[in-house]
Amino acid sequence: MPAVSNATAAALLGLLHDGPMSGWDLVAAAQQRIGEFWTLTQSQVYRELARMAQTGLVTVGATGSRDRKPYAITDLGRAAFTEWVTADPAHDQIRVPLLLLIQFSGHIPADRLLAIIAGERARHAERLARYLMDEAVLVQQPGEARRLATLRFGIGYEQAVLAWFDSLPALLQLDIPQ
Amino acid sequence: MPAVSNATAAALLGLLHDGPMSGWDLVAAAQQRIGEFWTLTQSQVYRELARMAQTGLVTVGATGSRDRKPYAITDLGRAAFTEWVTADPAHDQIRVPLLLLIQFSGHIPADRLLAIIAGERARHAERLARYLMDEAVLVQQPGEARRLATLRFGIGYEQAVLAWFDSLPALLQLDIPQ
DNA sequence: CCGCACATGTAAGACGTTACATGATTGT
DNA sequence: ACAATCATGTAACGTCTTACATGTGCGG
Repeated sequence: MPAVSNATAAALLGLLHDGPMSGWDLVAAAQQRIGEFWTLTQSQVYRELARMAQTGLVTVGATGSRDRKPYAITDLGRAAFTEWVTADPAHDQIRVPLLLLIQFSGHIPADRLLAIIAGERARHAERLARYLMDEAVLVQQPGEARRLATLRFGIGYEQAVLAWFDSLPALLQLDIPQ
Repeated sequence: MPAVSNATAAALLGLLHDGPMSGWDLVAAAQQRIGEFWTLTQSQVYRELARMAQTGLVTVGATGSRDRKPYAITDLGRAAFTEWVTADPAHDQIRVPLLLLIQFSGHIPADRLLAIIAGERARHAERLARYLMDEAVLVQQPGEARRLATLRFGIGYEQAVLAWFDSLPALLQLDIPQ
């Protein structure tokens, strides 16, 4: 049985459970449902769709207007999805360039380092604020528990990161200006 | 001036600030200093070293025993490193397959989902425990502030993740067995 | 003297991103 | 008519991973 080769393909199959969609639709749906924490580009989508059509995980319907090609998940696709989803999830992948920077901060002027840290902190604070606003909207909507769960993950992450940022100057014995 | 093309190359240059090392040494040093949060494989190391030797960021010394080739950072390399380190860091890259899974949890049997969640939670708890042990050792060593800072990031992250895990069953309205 | 750790590298492929090319249809 | 959006895809490239190939020298 052909297996789902990667998380991206699996995500597409997951979305297709809701009904046939074109590649374009899938990009939009992914952006809406998982875009906040899982990027997925057009190129990838069309590549994975072509691959999955070849291995029989999806079928292509009749071309509609504007060359629109609806893809539908097959029983094989559902089985492959179930298999992927049932297996142990892959390891988390977390790369924070700032950690690399800090590791070598001995070779960076202190003021520049502070500026970078401040900039990064601001970006995270901004993201947290956005998440919290999204959350306020989501909690009032029924049937959005799953999106709320992922959003809460993001919120927890950003809060942890911000707390870490605040502990940084003391840890690295940097003088906070003013 | 040739620039550092990616974070991996920059990391190698950072390590080479401490003195000439062979590719093998660099793999080991990276594992030791940044391995916890930034993977770096042999293939990458040799590729980047060859590239950087070509662009003059490092020089190859005389081949020693066992074909050992010491690489040393050049002034050009130091300049390129400074440039990289001074620029705004790239975006964080975070991919948590479990979030994808939860998004599509409607197509997963509840008991299986619970088992996966429990398994992931255990993995994170284990990692946190390991970090905390490492921390206990590190805080007593002088001059390890930078590694401690990155370790604290990991600790904060794992704690946030664990808290999130504990909030999950209620959020998804899963019945906790027993 | 033999096995293991040291040490270098190539090959192949999956994955991801950015940019480009092409055309259809809808709305104004 | 014309611009914006819909819709499909290709091309090119960079990164990362896994596996493989090859040989050296130290320690028991």
